[in-house]
Amino acid sequence: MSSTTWQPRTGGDPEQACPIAPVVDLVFSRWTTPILWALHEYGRQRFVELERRLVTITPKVLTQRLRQLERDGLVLRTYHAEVPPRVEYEITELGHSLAPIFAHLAQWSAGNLDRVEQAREDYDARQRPPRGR
Amino acid sequence: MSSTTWQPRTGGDPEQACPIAPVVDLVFSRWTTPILWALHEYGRQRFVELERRLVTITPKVLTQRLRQLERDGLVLRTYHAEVPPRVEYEITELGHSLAPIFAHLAQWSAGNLDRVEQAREDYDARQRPPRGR
DNA sequence: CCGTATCCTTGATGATACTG
DNA sequence: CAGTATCATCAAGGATACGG
Repeated sequence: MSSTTWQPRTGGDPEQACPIAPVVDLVFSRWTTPILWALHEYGRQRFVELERRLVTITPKVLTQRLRQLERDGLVLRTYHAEVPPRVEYEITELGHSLAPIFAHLAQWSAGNLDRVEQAREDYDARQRPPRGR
Repeated sequence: MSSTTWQPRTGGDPEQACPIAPVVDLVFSRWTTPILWALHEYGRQRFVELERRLVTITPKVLTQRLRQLERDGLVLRTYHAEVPPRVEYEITELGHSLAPIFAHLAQWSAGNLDRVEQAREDYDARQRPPRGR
Protein backbone atom coordinates (compact mmCIF):
# COMPACT_ATOMS: atom_id res chain seq x y z
CA MET A 1 0.00 0.00 0.00
CA SER A 2 2.58 2.52 -1.08
CA SER A 3 5.83 3.01 0.76
CA THR A 4 5.00 6.45 2.04
CA THR A 5 6.88 6.15 5.27
CA TRP A 6 7.25 9.83 5.83
CA GLN A 7 10.00 10.79 8.20
CA PRO A 8 10.12 14.18 9.85
CA ARG A 9 13.16 16.31 9.14
CA THR A 10 14.22 16.26 12.77
CA GLY A 11 13.99 12.52 12.86
CA GLY A 12 17.67 11.87 13.24
CA ASP A 13 18.17 14.21 16.11
CA PRO A 14 16.28 13.53 19.34
CA GLU A 15 16.13 17.16 20.35
CA GLN A 16 18.34 20.02 19.38
CA ALA A 17 16.57 21.90 22.12
CA CYS A 18 14.34 23.81 19.74
CA PRO A 19 10.87 23.45 21.17
CA ILE A 20 9.05 24.48 18.03
CA ALA A 21 10.81 22.08 15.69
CA PRO A 22 7.88 19.63 15.71
CA VAL A 23 5.27 22.18 14.79
CA VAL A 24 7.49 23.61 12.10
CA ASP A 25 7.77 20.17 10.54
CA LEU A 26 4.05 19.81 10.81
CA VAL A 27 2.92 23.07 9.32
CA PHE A 28 5.76 24.48 7.29
CA SER A 29 6.89 21.53 5.29
CA ARG A 30 6.91 22.00 1.58
CA TRP A 31 3.44 22.69 0.09
CA THR A 32 1.61 22.32 3.35
CA THR A 33 1.29 26.03 3.95
CA PRO A 34 -0.21 26.83 0.53
CA ILE A 35 -2.57 23.87 0.85
CA LEU A 36 -3.79 24.88 4.27
CA TRP A 37 -4.11 28.44 3.10
CA ALA A 38 -6.17 27.47 0.07
CA LEU A 39 -8.48 25.35 2.18
CA HIS A 40 -8.83 28.06 4.75
CA GLU A 41 -9.38 30.76 2.19
CA TYR A 42 -11.75 29.05 -0.20
CA GLY A 43 -13.33 26.44 2.05
CA ARG A 44 -14.16 22.87 1.22
CA GLN A 45 -13.12 21.90 -2.26
CA ARG A 46 -12.34 18.99 -4.52
CA PHE A 47 -9.02 17.54 -5.51
CA VAL A 48 -8.94 19.19 -8.93
CA GLU A 49 -9.78 22.58 -7.53
CA LEU A 50 -6.82 22.41 -5.22
CA GLU A 51 -4.68 21.13 -8.03
CA ARG A 52 -5.62 24.11 -10.16
CA ARG A 53 -4.97 26.61 -7.42
CA LEU A 54 -1.53 25.25 -6.56
CA VAL A 55 -0.53 25.69 -10.15
CA THR A 56 2.77 23.85 -10.22
CA ILE A 57 1.99 20.93 -7.94
CA THR A 58 1.72 17.43 -9.36
CA PRO A 59 -1.11 15.07 -8.40
CA LYS A 60 1.34 12.71 -6.77
CA VAL A 61 2.73 15.29 -4.43
CA LEU A 62 -0.66 16.81 -3.76
CA THR A 63 -1.92 13.41 -2.69
CA GLN A 64 1.09 12.84 -0.47
CA ARG A 65 0.70 16.13 1.31
CA LEU A 66 -3.06 15.78 1.70
CA ARG A 67 -2.64 12.32 3.21
CA GLN A 68 -0.08 13.65 5.61
CA LEU A 69 -2.31 16.53 6.63
CA GLU A 70 -5.24 14.18 7.00
CA ARG A 71 -3.20 11.86 9.21
CA ASP A 72 -2.08 14.79 11.33
CA GLY A 73 -5.70 15.78 11.83
CA LEU A 74 -5.42 19.13 10.09
CA VAL A 75 -7.49 18.23 7.04
CA LEU A 76 -10.62 16.15 6.60
CA ARG A 77 -11.14 14.04 3.50
CA THR A 78 -14.62 13.03 2.44
CA TYR A 79 -15.15 10.43 -0.23
CA HIS A 80 -18.42 10.36 -2.13
CA ALA A 81 -18.96 7.07 -3.95
CA GLU A 82 -20.53 8.47 -7.09
CA VAL A 83 -19.68 8.23 -10.74
CA PRO A 84 -17.54 10.01 -11.37
CA PRO A 85 -16.17 9.87 -7.83
CA ARG A 86 -16.14 13.05 -5.82
CA VAL A 87 -13.69 13.75 -3.03
CA GLU A 88 -13.76 16.84 -0.92
CA TYR A 89 -11.17 18.28 1.38
CA GLU A 90 -11.73 20.71 4.15
CA ILE A 91 -9.83 22.07 7.07
CA THR A 92 -10.57 20.59 10.48
CA GLU A 93 -11.15 22.51 13.66
CA LEU A 94 -7.61 21.64 14.68
CA GLY A 95 -6.29 22.97 11.40
CA HIS A 96 -8.40 26.05 11.82
CA SER A 97 -6.74 26.75 15.15
CA LEU A 98 -3.62 27.64 13.19
CA ALA A 99 -5.35 30.59 11.58
CA PRO A 100 -4.17 33.16 14.15
CA ILE A 101 -0.59 32.10 13.56
CA PHE A 102 -1.00 32.47 9.84
CA ALA A 103 -2.52 35.89 10.38
CA HIS A 104 0.39 36.76 12.63
CA LEU A 105 2.84 35.74 9.93
CA ALA A 106 0.97 37.71 7.29
CA GLN A 107 1.09 40.72 9.54
CA TRP A 108 4.81 40.37 10.14
CA SER A 109 5.28 40.04 6.40
CA ALA A 110 3.41 43.22 5.70
CA GLY A 111 5.46 45.15 8.20
CA ASN A 112 8.92 43.70 7.73
CA LEU A 113 9.39 42.04 4.37
CA ASP A 114 10.60 45.26 2.84
CA ARG A 115 13.20 45.54 5.59
CA VAL A 116 14.41 42.11 4.59
CA GLU A 117 14.60 43.20 1.00
CA GLN A 118 16.54 46.27 2.02
CA ALA A 119 18.95 44.18 4.08
CA ARG A 120 19.59 41.98 1.08
CA GLU A 121 20.35 44.91 -1.15
CA ASP A 122 22.70 46.37 1.42
CA TYR A 123 24.45 43.05 1.88
CA ASP A 124 24.83 42.51 -1.84
CA ALA A 125 26.05 46.05 -2.34
CA ARG A 126 28.71 45.48 0.30
CA GLN A 127 29.87 42.17 -1.12
CA ARG A 128 29.41 42.51 -4.85
CA PRO A 129 31.48 45.41 -6.12
CA PRO A 130 35.14 44.32 -6.15
CA ARG A 131 35.50 48.00 -6.96
CA GLY A 132 36.35 49.39 -3.55
CA ARG A 133 35.70 53.09 -3.00
CA MET B 1 33.68 33.28 -4.08
CA SER B 2 31.53 30.18 -3.72
CA SER B 3 28.49 29.53 -5.85
CA THR B 4 25.97 29.88 -3.09
CA THR B 5 23.15 31.14 -5.24
CA TRP B 6 20.39 30.23 -2.89
CA GLN B 7 17.00 30.04 -4.49
CA PRO B 8 13.82 30.17 -2.45
CA ARG B 9 11.54 27.17 -2.66
CA THR B 10 8.81 29.20 -4.29
CA GLY B 11 11.18 30.50 -6.89
CA GLY B 12 9.61 28.79 -9.85
CA ASP B 13 6.12 29.95 -9.18
CA PRO B 14 5.40 33.67 -9.23
CA GLU B 15 2.58 33.46 -6.75
CA GLN B 16 0.39 30.58 -5.82
CA ALA B 17 -1.67 33.11 -3.98
CA CYS B 18 -0.30 32.18 -0.61
CA PRO B 19 0.65 35.47 1.01
CA ILE B 20 2.85 33.98 3.68
CA ALA B 21 4.98 31.88 1.36
CA PRO B 22 7.85 34.40 1.41
CA VAL B 23 8.11 34.60 5.17
CA VAL B 24 7.88 30.83 5.45
CA ASP B 25 10.84 30.52 3.14
CA LEU B 26 12.65 33.10 5.16
CA VAL B 27 12.12 31.75 8.64
CA PHE B 28 11.22 28.12 8.36
CA SER B 29 13.75 26.78 5.95
CA ARG B 30 15.81 23.90 7.19
CA TRP B 31 17.98 24.76 10.23
CA THR B 32 16.99 28.41 10.33
CA THR B 33 14.50 27.95 13.12
CA PRO B 34 16.89 26.12 15.46
CA ILE B 35 19.61 28.66 14.71
CA LEU B 36 17.40 31.64 15.40
CA TRP B 37 16.12 29.94 18.52
CA ALA B 38 19.60 29.25 19.82
CA LEU B 39 20.67 32.84 19.21
CA HIS B 40 17.54 34.17 20.82
CA GLU B 41 17.78 31.82 23.78
CA TYR B 42 21.48 32.02 24.59
CA GLY B 43 22.39 35.39 23.15
CA ARG B 44 25.48 36.32 21.21
CA GLN B 45 27.80 33.41 20.66
CA ARG B 46 30.63 32.09 18.57
CA PHE B 47 30.59 29.77 15.64
CA VAL B 48 31.71 26.71 17.62
CA GLU B 49 29.15 27.29 20.32
CA LEU B 50 26.38 27.24 17.76
CA GLU B 51 27.93 24.23 16.15
CA ARG B 52 27.89 22.35 19.44
CA ARG B 53 24.32 23.26 20.22
CA LEU B 54 22.99 22.18 16.84
CA VAL B 55 24.50 18.79 17.38
CA THR B 56 24.12 17.25 13.96
CA ILE B 57 24.85 20.25 11.75
CA THR B 58 28.04 20.39 9.71
CA PRO B 59 30.20 23.53 9.55
CA LYS B 60 29.48 23.89 5.86
CA VAL B 61 25.73 23.98 6.30
CA LEU B 62 25.95 26.13 9.40
CA THR B 63 27.96 28.67 7.43
CA GLN B 64 25.48 28.61 4.57
CA ARG B 65 22.50 29.21 6.83
CA LEU B 66 24.25 31.90 8.85
CA ARG B 67 25.21 33.74 5.69
CA GLN B 68 21.66 33.58 4.46
CA LEU B 69 20.31 34.86 7.75
CA GLU B 70 22.89 37.61 7.77
CA ARG B 71 21.94 38.65 4.26
CA ASP B 72 18.29 38.68 5.20
CA GLY B 73 19.07 40.98 8.10
CA LEU B 74 17.99 38.56 10.81
CA VAL B 75 21.46 37.87 12.17
CA LEU B 76 24.49 40.06 12.72
CA ARG B 77 28.00 38.71 12.24
CA THR B 78 30.92 40.35 13.95
CA TYR B 79 34.47 39.46 13.03
CA HIS B 80 37.27 40.09 15.49
CA ALA B 81 40.69 40.02 13.85
CA GLU B 82 42.58 38.28 16.60
CA VAL B 83 44.62 35.12 16.76
CA PRO B 84 42.90 32.82 16.85
CA PRO B 85 40.10 34.63 15.06
CA ARG B 86 36.86 35.17 16.89
CA VAL B 87 33.51 35.54 15.20
CA GLU B 88 30.33 36.24 17.03
CA TYR B 89 26.77 35.93 15.89
CA GLU B 90 23.78 37.61 17.38
CA ILE B 91 20.21 38.20 16.49
CA THR B 92 19.29 41.58 15.06
CA GLU B 93 16.38 43.71 16.07
CA LEU B 94 14.58 42.55 12.95
CA GLY B 95 15.23 38.96 13.88
CA HIS B 96 14.08 39.67 17.38
CA SER B 97 10.76 40.90 16.04
CA LEU B 98 9.97 37.29 15.20
CA ALA B 99 10.00 36.32 18.86
CA PRO B 100 6.24 36.73 19.38
CA ILE B 101 5.58 34.42 16.47
CA PHE B 102 7.91 31.81 17.91
CA ALA B 103 6.17 32.15 21.25
CA HIS B 104 2.85 31.80 19.50
CA LEU B 105 4.02 28.60 17.85
CA ALA B 106 5.37 27.22 21.12
CA GLN B 107 2.04 27.94 22.72
CA TRP B 108 0.13 26.20 19.94
CA SER B 109 2.46 23.25 20.31
CA ALA B 110 1.86 22.96 24.01
CA GLY B 111 -1.87 23.00 23.51
CA ASN B 112 -2.33 20.94 20.37
CA LEU B 113 0.59 18.66 19.66
CA ASP B 114 -1.01 15.85 21.61
CA ARG B 115 -4.14 16.22 19.52
CA VAL B 116 -1.98 15.73 16.45
CA GLU B 117 -0.46 12.65 18.00
CA GLN B 118 -3.91 11.33 18.78
CA ALA B 119 -5.07 12.00 15.22
CA ARG B 120 -2.12 10.02 13.92
CA GLU B 121 -2.88 7.06 16.12
CA ASP B 122 -6.52 7.11 15.09
CA TYR B 123 -5.60 7.33 11.43
CA ASP B 124 -3.10 4.51 11.67
CA ALA B 125 -5.54 2.38 13.62
CA ARG B 126 -8.11 2.90 10.89
CA GLN B 127 -5.75 2.06 8.05
CA ARG B 128 -3.43 -0.55 9.46
CA PRO B 129 -5.42 -3.55 10.62
CA PRO B 130 -6.77 -5.34 7.53
CA ARG B 131 -8.61 -7.27 10.20
CA GLY B 132 -11.93 -5.46 10.31
CA ARG B 133 -13.95 -5.96 13.48
C1' DC C 1 -12.56 12.44 -11.49
C1' DC C 2 -9.12 10.90 -8.32
C1' DG C 3 -5.72 9.15 -7.79
C1' DT C 4 -1.41 5.26 -8.11
C1' DA C 5 2.88 3.19 -10.15
C1' DT C 6 7.44 4.00 -12.20
C1' DC C 7 11.26 6.05 -13.55
C1' DC C 8 14.38 9.81 -13.29
C1' DT C 9 16.51 14.24 -12.09
C1' DT C 10 18.35 17.38 -8.95
C1' DG C 11 19.58 19.95 -5.24
C1' DA C 12 20.39 19.76 -0.43
C1' DT C 13 23.17 17.40 2.83
C1' DG C 14 27.06 14.61 4.82
C1' DA C 15 31.95 13.33 4.87
C1' DT C 16 36.44 14.54 4.48
C1' DA C 17 40.40 17.23 3.92
C1' DC C 18 42.60 21.43 3.97
C1' DT C 19 43.74 26.86 4.76
C1' DG C 20 44.30 31.85 7.03
C1' DC D 1 39.09 29.06 15.56
C1' DA D 2 36.35 29.73 11.56
C1' DG D 3 35.60 28.54 7.91
C1' DT D 4 36.18 26.75 2.40
C1' DA D 5 36.68 23.21 -1.29
C1' DT D 6 35.53 18.95 -3.19
C1' DC D 7 33.32 14.75 -3.73
C1' DA D 8 29.74 11.36 -2.73
C1' DT D 9 25.04 10.35 -1.37
C1' DC D 10 20.28 10.23 -1.27
C1' DA D 11 15.66 11.10 -0.87
C1' DA D 12 12.08 14.60 -2.24
C1' DG D 13 10.15 16.12 -6.06
C1' DG D 14 8.90 16.15 -11.13
C1' DA D 15 7.43 13.76 -15.55
C1' DT D 16 4.83 10.44 -17.49
C1' DA D 17 1.57 6.83 -18.09
C1' DC D 18 -1.99 4.18 -16.55
C1' DG D 19 -6.25 2.33 -13.51
C1' DG D 20 -10.86 2.15 -10.75
